[in-house]
Amino acid sequence: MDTAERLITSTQELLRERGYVGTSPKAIQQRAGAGQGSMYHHFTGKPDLARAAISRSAAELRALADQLLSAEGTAIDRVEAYLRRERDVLLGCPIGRLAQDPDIIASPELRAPLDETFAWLRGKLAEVLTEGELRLDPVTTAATIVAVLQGGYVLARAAESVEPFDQAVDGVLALLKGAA
Amino acid sequence: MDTAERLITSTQELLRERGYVGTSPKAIQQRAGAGQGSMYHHFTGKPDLARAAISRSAAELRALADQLLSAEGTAIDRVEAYLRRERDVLLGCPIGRLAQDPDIIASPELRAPLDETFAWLRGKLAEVLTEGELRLDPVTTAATIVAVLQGGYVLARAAESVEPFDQAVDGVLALLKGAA
DNA sequence: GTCTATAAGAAGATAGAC
DNA sequence: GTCTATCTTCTTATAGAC
Repeated sequence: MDTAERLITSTQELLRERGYVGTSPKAIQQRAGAGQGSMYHHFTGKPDLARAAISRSAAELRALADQLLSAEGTAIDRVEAYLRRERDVLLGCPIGRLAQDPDIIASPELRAPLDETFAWLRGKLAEVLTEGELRLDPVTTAATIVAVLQGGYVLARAAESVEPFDQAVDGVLALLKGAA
Repeated sequence: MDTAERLITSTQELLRERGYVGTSPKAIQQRAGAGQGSMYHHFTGKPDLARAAISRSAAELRALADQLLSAEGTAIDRVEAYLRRERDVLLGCPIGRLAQDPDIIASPELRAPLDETFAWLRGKLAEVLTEGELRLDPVTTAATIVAVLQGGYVLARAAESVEPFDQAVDGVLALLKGAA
């Protein structure tokens, strides 16, 4: 892996662990094993590097979701597979956690990948639900499902335990199966 | 309002707007119209002031929720009143947004109010659901409801629009009413 | 109680040598 | 491409006068 690549993956990790405001260029350089000159040669500055890292994380999240939601099985099966997929719950969502960052939200360039990722995910889930022919509005139900995941991360971090995340997922799945 | 009080409310505002990592003592002093000496006279430092501000915000959130969830009406009515209460959605939840802050989660003192608030809220909702005698597990359903709110905030901020929050709330209410 | 002075260290770069 | 030096501003206080 070359230096630019190591800088991007280090930034992805740090953004997830500490957010944008909490991540310094110095910390990125140290984790990537790169010097200052190196970082400023490949990227114009912290926002530029963050943009690359966030786009990368967004693409990864999308690929994973697409794989599970486009698989074989009933609509509910696929939604359940997505909700129950393995995650580092206590670390938080690499994309969702950035929505709390004031500097991310203030920058159209940095916020765009978040907006696009969640819009795509809600659309994809709405599609799956429509195929399932459930007696539910696909658009609002899709928003609910994504919100349960994002809120589950929040509750888990507050409790320093995966339990509330798992409970929230169990709860929404019971509701969905009841409506099926 | 005296100086200590103004320091606390200014810190509450800044924690909600910029999080703990993104809030400096200087910014707090300026918003409160207090000097450095004044702040360090009333509080030992930033963590001490944050503790006071977070406890205050937690108590306020609890009082508001308790009022709506303990009101007259069916279980679903009360849950709906709580979900649809007026909120500054785009600002985020004063408590939930702190769950993403690495320094908050790393400090048992600062994380405790978050943990206690969400534990209390889930318990209160589970109580309401139990009274409603719905065919749903009260504990997991309560976790789902709180998660929808917290996730709704995340989606709204990512989209810079209240729409996904409202959709997530509509979706979970439709599911709850379907199960009633 | 509040004010001003001082300070060590981090943040976020830029400049120029190699 | 990478390294070291330099720079300004911010952070998070402490010290002591008023």
